[in-house]
Amino acid sequence: MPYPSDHKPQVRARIVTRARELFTRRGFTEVSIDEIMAAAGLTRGGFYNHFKTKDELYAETLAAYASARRDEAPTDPCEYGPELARQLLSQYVSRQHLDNVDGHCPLMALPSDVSRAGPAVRAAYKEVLEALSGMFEACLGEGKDATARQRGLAIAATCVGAMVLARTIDDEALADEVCEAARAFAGDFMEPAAVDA
Amino acid sequence: MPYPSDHKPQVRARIVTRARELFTRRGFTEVSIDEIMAAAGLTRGGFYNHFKTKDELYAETLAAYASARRDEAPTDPCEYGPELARQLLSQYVSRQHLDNVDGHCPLMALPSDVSRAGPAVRAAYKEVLEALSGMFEACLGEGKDATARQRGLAIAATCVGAMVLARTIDDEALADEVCEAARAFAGDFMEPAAVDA
DNA sequence: TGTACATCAGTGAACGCGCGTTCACTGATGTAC
DNA sequence: TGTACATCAGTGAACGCGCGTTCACTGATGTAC
Repeated sequence: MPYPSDHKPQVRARIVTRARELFTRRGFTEVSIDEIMAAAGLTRGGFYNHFKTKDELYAETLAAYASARRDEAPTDPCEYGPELARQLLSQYVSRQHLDNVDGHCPLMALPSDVSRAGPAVRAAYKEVLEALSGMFEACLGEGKDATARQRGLAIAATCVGAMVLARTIDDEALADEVCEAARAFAGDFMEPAAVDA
Repeated sequence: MPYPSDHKPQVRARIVTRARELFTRRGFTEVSIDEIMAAAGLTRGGFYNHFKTKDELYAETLAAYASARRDEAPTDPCEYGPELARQLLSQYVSRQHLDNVDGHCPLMALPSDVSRAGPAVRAAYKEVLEALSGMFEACLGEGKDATARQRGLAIAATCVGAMVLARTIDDEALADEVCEAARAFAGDFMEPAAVDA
C-alpha cells in the first residue's frame, strides 16, 4: 500500500471538518467543491476518491456533528439535572455561539439547506435534533402540563428559533433581545415543580 | 402611453407574488428568473424592466409579505388580547401552516437564504419578525418575569423554531410532536397572571 | 539489502449545463394632428 | 373620424461565468523477490 492505511480516513475526516465549517458559514450550495478541497489542502479532482456526490458530503457533515454531540454528553447519570439543562440553554442561546460562525449548530445554521437536500441529509438533521432535545429531556423530567419529551422538544424549538432569528437579522441589539427573551422563557419552563393549581 | 398606466405595477405585483411562492417553496438561489417569469406568464428578458437585480426582488417579496401581515392586524384595539394571541399561535404552529408550502411565513421558510442575502433583504426580514412579535406583544402585556416585549419575542422565537424544525425533518409524527410541544409551551407562557411567588 | 513493480491518492484539464444579465428588436396601443 | 407616429413592455438569442463531475495521467511509497 503506497500510503499508510490510516491516511485515507484521516484525509476524509479533514474534508468533512472543513466542509462543515464552510457549509455552516455559507450554506450547502454556496460553497463549491473547489473551495472545500482547497480548505483541506487538496485539489478538486480528489474529492471523488472520497465521496460519490456532494450530497453525500452534506449528510456526512451532519452525521459527524450529531455523533460528536452525543460523545460530549456525560456518561455519569448523576451529572444530568436542571443545572445541566440551564447550562446547555445558556450555551446554545448565547452571543458566544452566535459569534462562533464556523461552529454554529446545524439546526440553526442550515435548516433551509437541509429541507431542500436528500433523505440522508434530513435524517442526519433529525439525529442532531434528537441529540439536543434528548439532552433537555434527560435533564428535566416531567413538568407542569408537559411530559419530559414535550419539554425537551419545546425547549429545543425555542433555542433553535431564537438563534435562527438572531443570526438572520442584521441588528445586534435586537438579536441580543431575542436571545435574552428566549433564555428567560425557557428558563421559566424548566422550573422543576411549577405550581400545579 | 401604449399600455394602461396601471399595467406595469400590476405585472410587477404579479411577479412578486409568484416569486414569493417559489422562493418560499424552494429558496432564493434555487429558483431561476426564467421560472419566476414563466410563472408570471412572461419571458426571461422582461424581468429587468421591473427589477434591477434578482436581489432587489428578494427584498421586495419580503417587504410585500410584511406589509400584508400588518394590513391583516385588527384596527380595533378591543380585538387584541390573550384570545387573539392564542389564535395566532395555533395558526402559526399548525399542520395547516406546515402543509401550505407556498404560504409559509418567510421567517420559517427562508432564514438561511436571508442570512446570506444583502442588507435590504435582511431589513425586510426583520420587519416581518417585528410584525409577528409585535402582535404577540400587543396581545399579551406583562407576564411573570418578563416584559411584554420579551414575551412577544420569546413566543415568536418558539413559533419560528418549531416550524423550522417541523419543516426540515422528514418525519411527520415528530414534526407534529414538536408543534404540539411548542404550542403547549407558549400557551403556558401566555398565562396572564402566572403565580408570582 | 537492493531493485523493479504495482498501487492508488491526488492532479488538473476538460465537459456539459444552467444561471444572471444584456441587448437589439418587435409589435400592440395611446396620442398628435 | 382617420392616419402616422412615438412609446415602451415584452421577446429571445447571446454572453460570460462558475459549478459538479469525469477522466487520463502522475508520482510517491509499500511490497515481492
